[in-house]
Amino acid sequence: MARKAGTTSQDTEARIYASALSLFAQYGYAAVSMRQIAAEVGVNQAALYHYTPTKQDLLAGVLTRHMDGLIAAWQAEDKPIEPIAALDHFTRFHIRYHMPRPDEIFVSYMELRSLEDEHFKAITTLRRDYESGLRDILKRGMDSGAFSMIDPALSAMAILSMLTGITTWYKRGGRFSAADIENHYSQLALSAVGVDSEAMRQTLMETEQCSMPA
Amino acid sequence: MARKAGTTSQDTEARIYASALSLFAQYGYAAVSMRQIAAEVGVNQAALYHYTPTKQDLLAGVLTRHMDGLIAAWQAEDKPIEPIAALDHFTRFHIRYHMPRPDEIFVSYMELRSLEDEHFKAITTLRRDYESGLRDILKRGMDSGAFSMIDPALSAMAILSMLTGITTWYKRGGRFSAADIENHYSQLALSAVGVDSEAMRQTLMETEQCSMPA
DNA sequence: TTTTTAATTAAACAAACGTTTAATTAATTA
DNA sequence: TAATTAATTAAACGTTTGTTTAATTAAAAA
Repeated sequence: MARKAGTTSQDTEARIYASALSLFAQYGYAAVSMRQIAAEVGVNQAALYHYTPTKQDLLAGVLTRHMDGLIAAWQAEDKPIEPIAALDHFTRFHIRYHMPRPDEIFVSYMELRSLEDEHFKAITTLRRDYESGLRDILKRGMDSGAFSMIDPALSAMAILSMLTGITTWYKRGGRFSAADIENHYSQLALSAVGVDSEAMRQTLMETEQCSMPA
Repeated sequence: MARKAGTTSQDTEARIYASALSLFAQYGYAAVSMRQIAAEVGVNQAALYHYTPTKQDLLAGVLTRHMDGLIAAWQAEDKPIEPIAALDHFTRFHIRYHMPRPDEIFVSYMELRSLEDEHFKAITTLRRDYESGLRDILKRGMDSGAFSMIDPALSAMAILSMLTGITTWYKRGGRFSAADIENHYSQLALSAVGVDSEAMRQTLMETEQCSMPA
């Protein structure tokens, strides 16, 4: 049959990916049926197969879009060189990008196992690329003497776990605003790599954003 | 028909829970069929229903057993009073209990959403009980002046994310032993709440376990 | 030894699954 | 305007799903 009056194929595709993301996040990939996705989009189940060859490819598409968006956003950032400012900046960027996207994060972490081999490798590589950004900052901080830690790769994973964990407990409208979270976690991350409050204050005062509350 | 020669019902039950845990962790609750679990245990699918009324109850059983074990182990611990030693002890306990149980952790975090309301509430309450142990340590440290942080509840969640995240990247036989991880994360947690290396060394030297590598 | 109980099975249930086929028509192109 | 293309559908495919039923027999109790 034909396109529904007043809609374009791009619209439909966007709505399919949005519904798939939200349903996968809520119930899990395996628990969501193609019929369920189609119902939420408002099309017949067969219409989905005009946009994706299989359910598996739909999941891979959801994850790829998320990682591509994250990496593109990170590359577009203007990055400080000085390690303390750089870690502060990474922390704030990560939080600012992830907090409005809890579904993406949840699906990205929970449904990696649902990906078949090739897709799995591709997504894992993209993630490692992103994570190496933080690792490099920590290494630079060690070299310059600004940071002190036992192992930069390990501290990088610890900080990423901390940051990504925010979406597991944060509730909008609770005690903390998004800006609060940014400030608190920036300080937590800097503390974790051995930067004391005095050094934080001194370095971060020089940059445009004052990240330290009283 | 009858019990298989040489097996007891308790054996079978234990094997059912073990198989369910491992399969849920690998493929996710929704993706695993009762037939799959039965096949791994080596019984007919109908036999499972002698041990659990539904698949949903089987999942709830897996999660409840994990939380009960964790809380019982924590209650059995001899806990230091002094805040720095207490945080060091909590960190090491958490890592030591969780690292050998990656499947439990993964299922506990990923399949909460697969629980229906009543089971969900029960597990969430158990988890909050456990987490309050850390929160209390951080509050005591704030009161005594040993720790410095913006908000103890927030730092508690950050530290727990960091610790629980270990199972997402740790590989046995890699660069770090379990003892290395304990040492590094104990230092990370103490740093994150504003304890400097000097105070760590002084306090922890007095306790039996020296947690600071050179 | 006989009786009872509890663990197990084979077979079947309706429902839901991912995907395919063939027909249909709105929008686009010529 | 006529021909073509692309988006959509209803219906059906064979499989697999969680669960139930009724029959069966090893182990425990009498």
